[in-house]
Amino acid sequence: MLKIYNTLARRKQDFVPIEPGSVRMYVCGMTVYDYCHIGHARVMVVFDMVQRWLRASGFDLTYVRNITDVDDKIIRRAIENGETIGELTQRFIGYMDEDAAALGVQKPDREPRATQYIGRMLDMIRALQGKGLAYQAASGDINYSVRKFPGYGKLSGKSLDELRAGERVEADLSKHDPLDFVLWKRAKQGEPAWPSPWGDGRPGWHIECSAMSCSLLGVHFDIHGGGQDLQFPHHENEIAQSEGAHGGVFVNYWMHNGFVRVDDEKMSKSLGNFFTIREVLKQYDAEVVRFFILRAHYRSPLNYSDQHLDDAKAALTRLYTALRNVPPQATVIDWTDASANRFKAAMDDDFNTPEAVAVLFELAAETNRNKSAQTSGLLKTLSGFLGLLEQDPTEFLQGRTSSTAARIGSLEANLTGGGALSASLTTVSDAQIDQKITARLAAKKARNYAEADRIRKELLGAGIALEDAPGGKTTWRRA
RNA sequence: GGCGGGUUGGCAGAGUGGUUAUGCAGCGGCCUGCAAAGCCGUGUACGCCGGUUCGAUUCCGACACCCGCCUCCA
Repeated sequence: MLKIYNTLARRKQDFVPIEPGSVRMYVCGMTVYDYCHIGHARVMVVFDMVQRWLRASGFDLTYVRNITDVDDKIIRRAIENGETIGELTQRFIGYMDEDAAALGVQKPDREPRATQYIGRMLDMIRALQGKGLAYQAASGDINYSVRKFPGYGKLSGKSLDELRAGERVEADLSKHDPLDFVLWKRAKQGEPAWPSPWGDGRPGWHIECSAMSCSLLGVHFDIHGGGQDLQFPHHENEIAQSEGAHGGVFVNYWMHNGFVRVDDEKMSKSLGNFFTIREVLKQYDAEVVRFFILRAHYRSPLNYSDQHLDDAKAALTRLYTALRNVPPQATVIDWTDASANRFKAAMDDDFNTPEAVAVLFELAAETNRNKSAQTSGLLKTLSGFLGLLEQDPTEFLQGRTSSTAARIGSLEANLTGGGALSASLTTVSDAQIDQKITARLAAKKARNYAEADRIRKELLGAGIALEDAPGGKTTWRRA
């Protein structure tokens, strides 16, 4: 039985499969005006993992992850660049898709863009106005009246009065309540605008997600996810809008992933402590990044540093080494098998990927011991549910796919300077390595160990580690 | 100030009312010409103080410190 921690309920409770066979999940995606950073990578990877496990568990999932392609930042950035918002967002959607693909993130079933659902947003705003939950302010904006919605604050555990007490922003006097948020913004000169009953304008951010989710998943659905920072006010406002307009319970399970931190602070643009995905992929294999994200629980904070990535790489190398040494057999999972069962129990327990990963390491150790292609096959198949160990082991170990940068076509055009890895890749060619290995084997055969060790040391200096396998064969990997 | 989360061995990171998480690093051994990889063994870890209990890192309370949200943010 799959259990999911629900932010709204604040306790683990049994996941009662809603209308067996069908689960609808909506995740707040990116606002596309810049490159995605590691924080974005975490959302994509975490919900990709959730998506994979739900499907593997037999649910008929519809997974929607939206794209915000109109908002203040996009408009500002487009003006700075002297281009249309369409040109800007199209470009960064392309980059996002490349980053996601590199990280092994499968495409959601639907990726709606806000600008395609303006009509639906207007319908909702009209409905809210009809119920007295929205009003037109003196500024011309249409605002949501939070005091008129009884459940406001239930997701974030905040009360309107407490929020008001802590209000840090200058009050907009045209609002009935400082916490009222905008549903429809009156267009300013030169801004992109759509016609509406209240004049030309554009949607507020929150109404976008309410409109897209109900259009594609219905007015009530099962799982809504996103980063922790969206809990308030974004998700709170979505509840107010969707329940306000349609009644009933908007979403059954709210899932929020923890932040990526740098030096114990949230990674964010304002702090300037962010690393873009493509930056990191110059130095680390994308699967190392994915592994790094999945080895922590999705709700825990995740500290980012080179040291942690190095650690993740070493750990993943251990798994791949087992796979390389014992080629896996194609396996159909027997869920009564002790390891498979432990893996499943971990995943069913609110997606406890660290525990699931621990099972993988136990299987790797067992594979190393019993040399069984079946054990190895189980390791590979279970890893597949997490989107891990998807590469050829030798290719991974020899770093042929390490520079995921090579797979990102636009990368080199946008970033200058080669990473350490690509530098070493060009230093020693495979042919040169093979040549050295042959020379070393000859030296070994002649019992010229000094020369053999010299060659090994020389290669190690170039980042190539030699390993003498039993049977007189020598393999290599990038250290 | 309000609300929420956290504090686990050198580092990372799960978990549990009494029994090995797991990975990296370290130490000892096996293997190896020597290494590497692998295998075997190896660490009185659970912020502080009280309480409940036969027994608490694990439940309850207080305290300290850290982080997040309350403004756009994954």
